[in-house]
Amino acid sequence: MSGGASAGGAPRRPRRAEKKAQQRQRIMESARLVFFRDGFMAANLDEVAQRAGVAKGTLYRYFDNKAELYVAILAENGDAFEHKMREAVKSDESAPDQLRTISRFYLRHWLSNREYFQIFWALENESVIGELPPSVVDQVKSLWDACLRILADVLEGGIRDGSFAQHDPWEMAHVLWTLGNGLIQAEGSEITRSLRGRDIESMFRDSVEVFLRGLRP
Amino acid sequence: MSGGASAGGAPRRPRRAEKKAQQRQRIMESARLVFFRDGFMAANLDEVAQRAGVAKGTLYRYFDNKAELYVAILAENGDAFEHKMREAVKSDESAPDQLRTISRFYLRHWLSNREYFQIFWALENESVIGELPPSVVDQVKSLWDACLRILADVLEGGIRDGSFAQHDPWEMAHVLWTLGNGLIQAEGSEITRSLRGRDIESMFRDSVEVFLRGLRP
Amino acid sequence: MSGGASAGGAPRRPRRAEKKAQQRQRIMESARLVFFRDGFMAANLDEVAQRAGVAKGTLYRYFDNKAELYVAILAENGDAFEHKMREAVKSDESAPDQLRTISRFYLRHWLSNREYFQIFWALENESVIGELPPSVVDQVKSLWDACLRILADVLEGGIRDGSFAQHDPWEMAHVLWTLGNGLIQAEGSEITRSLRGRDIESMFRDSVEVFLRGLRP
Amino acid sequence: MSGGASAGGAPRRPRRAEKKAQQRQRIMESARLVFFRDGFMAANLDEVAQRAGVAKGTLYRYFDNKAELYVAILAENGDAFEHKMREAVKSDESAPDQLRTISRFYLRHWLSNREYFQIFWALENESVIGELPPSVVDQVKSLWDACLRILADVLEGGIRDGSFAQHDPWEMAHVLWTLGNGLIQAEGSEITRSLRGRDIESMFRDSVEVFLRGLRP
DNA sequence: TATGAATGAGGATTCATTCAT
DNA sequence: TATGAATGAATCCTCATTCAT
Repeated sequence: MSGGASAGGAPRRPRRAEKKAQQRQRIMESARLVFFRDGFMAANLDEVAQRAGVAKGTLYRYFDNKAELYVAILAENGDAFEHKMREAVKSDESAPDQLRTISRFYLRHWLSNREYFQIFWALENESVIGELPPSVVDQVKSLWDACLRILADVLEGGIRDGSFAQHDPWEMAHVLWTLGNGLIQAEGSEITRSLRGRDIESMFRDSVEVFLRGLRP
Repeated sequence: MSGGASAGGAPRRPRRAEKKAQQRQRIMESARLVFFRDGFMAANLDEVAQRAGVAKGTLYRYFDNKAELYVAILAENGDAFEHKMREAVKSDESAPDQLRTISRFYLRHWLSNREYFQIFWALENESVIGELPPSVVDQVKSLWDACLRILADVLEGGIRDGSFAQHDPWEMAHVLWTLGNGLIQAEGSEITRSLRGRDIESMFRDSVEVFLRGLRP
Repeated sequence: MSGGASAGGAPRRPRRAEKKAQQRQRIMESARLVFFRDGFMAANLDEVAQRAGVAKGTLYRYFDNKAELYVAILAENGDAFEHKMREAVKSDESAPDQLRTISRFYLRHWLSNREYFQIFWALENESVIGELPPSVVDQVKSLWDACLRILADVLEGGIRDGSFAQHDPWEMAHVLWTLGNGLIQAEGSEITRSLRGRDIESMFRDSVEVFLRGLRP
Repeated sequence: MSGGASAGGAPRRPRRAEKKAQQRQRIMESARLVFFRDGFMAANLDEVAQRAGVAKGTLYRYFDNKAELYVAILAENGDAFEHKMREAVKSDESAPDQLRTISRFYLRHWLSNREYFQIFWALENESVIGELPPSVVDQVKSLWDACLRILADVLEGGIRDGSFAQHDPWEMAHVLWTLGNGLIQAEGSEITRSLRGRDIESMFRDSVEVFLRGLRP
């Protein structure tokens, strides 16, 4: 029995560790749904457990407390996002085209991972959602910083090679970031979406173009 | 009854109704502080009552429930704001200058009434703060719409008189509005403020100028 | 109506404050029963509330948390006890008689307030019952100290007037105190009571007499 | 069975049973630490398992449940103690000296095995620590009884040979036992230790001497 | 036999809302 | 009309115990 037999075939059953990772993933998926639908404060861990098909206590085998679970979600989304965003910058493009590429990536990424973007609002809404645990804040802060740095680098390059007029790259990075985030944030709410009545893709494109024109030397 | 009618020209003591209005105002002020500091969910009516110097039960004489109190605050702030914003638009200015004026007004108003501005984020954050009662939503929606209409009107005027290139005014109004709100929203959070490290006034000015350049024909 | 009528008669109904004090007392009585029967850790506030005939939340109008409720019980008992113990010392008696009087008081007081004496064990059992909140510790500590001081004063007086041999009064106070507490503590447990098989009153008397003989010059 | 009988004189590798006993011992040592530090109720089997370096489930191979584990510890400590205490009594000494010897043994034993002594308080504290399982109670009860019997025998001998006045030996055994336990119990708590401010060794000696004087005919 | 993931009852605490006075 | 005591559902978290592997 032991040793032979299964040689060559697919591993029969997931190992203990794999199973545990899957379980963790199941919990995070339920949690993401609930947290992003109800907000951190109003989210109910009972529902998270139920949706994940585990007992309440099981949550605590994977996450120390509500906040840690929230952090884990933010972190996972954030890491993936930062990584892809960095890849989206192709160094052989002109600075304006790099910004266009980034904005397209940003929008596309958002379209396929809508909930993920809550991460960027969590920071700004500290006063709305109430006190956030420090670990959450640190988590999001570093992602936020990383993304801005990418933008600022592109802008600085564009200023150096004459694509853009003299501006403070870090400041302009914030402006761009604020605009992009804001547009998407509004899209996430049924209410503002209906008020706006335009499709997000063209709005995104148009506003970037206006902004790029405004940056020209 | 007691104390004998409104004899002669003696200054009438504050009427019952006036006193009631004052009380209501006191409650709203406490509530604004608490709601905007802690968020709708985390806000504690005990503290609101205590700060207003009334009993908890008294709150319910003036407002049906927590949500209605929140609505009342949003409504009050919103009405005042919309009114002032409309006044800020002087018809004898050029369209770009009108936008500059509005943006200055907007910033100035925010600087002296910081908390009031939570109103504009309430809508976009519905998914973060959890289910908001419909009355709240309606309230904010109409304010939001009114402000956008002001901007759109100015933009439309600018397009007609050749100050701006051909753009969808309503769309551009949203872009401007999103940008302004976003910048201020980020300023409201210690976290993003520290990440940004620029002062809000120059950022506001610079970004409006870039945007106006981008709109030129 | 106002002013007249009820003059001379008993006050019709307990005032608000009185009622509140009664309620507080009701809660403390239930709590005492439950705490002293089950111990701090195992005591269940649900049962406390139920026995007091109030809702769970009501407990928290009167006491900040479980520990504070426990403190309140200890404190109440302790204050009454210290006061009475101090009164039991009659200055016109000889030192040995004063000690006899105190010991009689101590025993008598215990016979009619059995549960109260948990207070003296709470301190020594910190390692058995687990971490106690600091407020509890302070509370009990000061009572403990006060009682010992009474004993030490009597002992010191006896040493000065030649009733007792030269001993460290504070040390001997501790010995007496330890003995008395220990005897009663053992009486409180069905298990040790049955092992002992003697009646507490004579044991108390006998051991005090042995001790007094031992202290003679 | 496997590995071929007990061939020749080769040192036998530790048997299965020995290994099991070692494991059991490891668990009990961790448990002692945790139980005596945190109390029965607050003790956490997770920590016990971790400190013992075994899985939580393994605890249940060796002990039916939390209470049984506690009993095992008490029993082990108790047996060892009773045995040594009995040995401490040398029959060629006078009764007072025997008591002095026992008290010295008792104190010395405590100084080197502090935690072990929790066993003597477990009984008296039943009302503080909550309901103890019957098995625990029986365990401690028999030890308690055995120790008292040793003391009572010595006292009875002293009365017979005229060293002590006529007293009920069983009663006086309880008094001595109570005093000794009480002094040590108080020493075990940082709180009472600081209140007392005397060193345990001299207190122990002094109080035994006072007591012995008091017992003289 | 050992493991450790999973369980789920249980417990402390909060707070919007009600209602007798 | 105002008060504030009372309510109790709701929620986070703990931990002894079980059991599939």
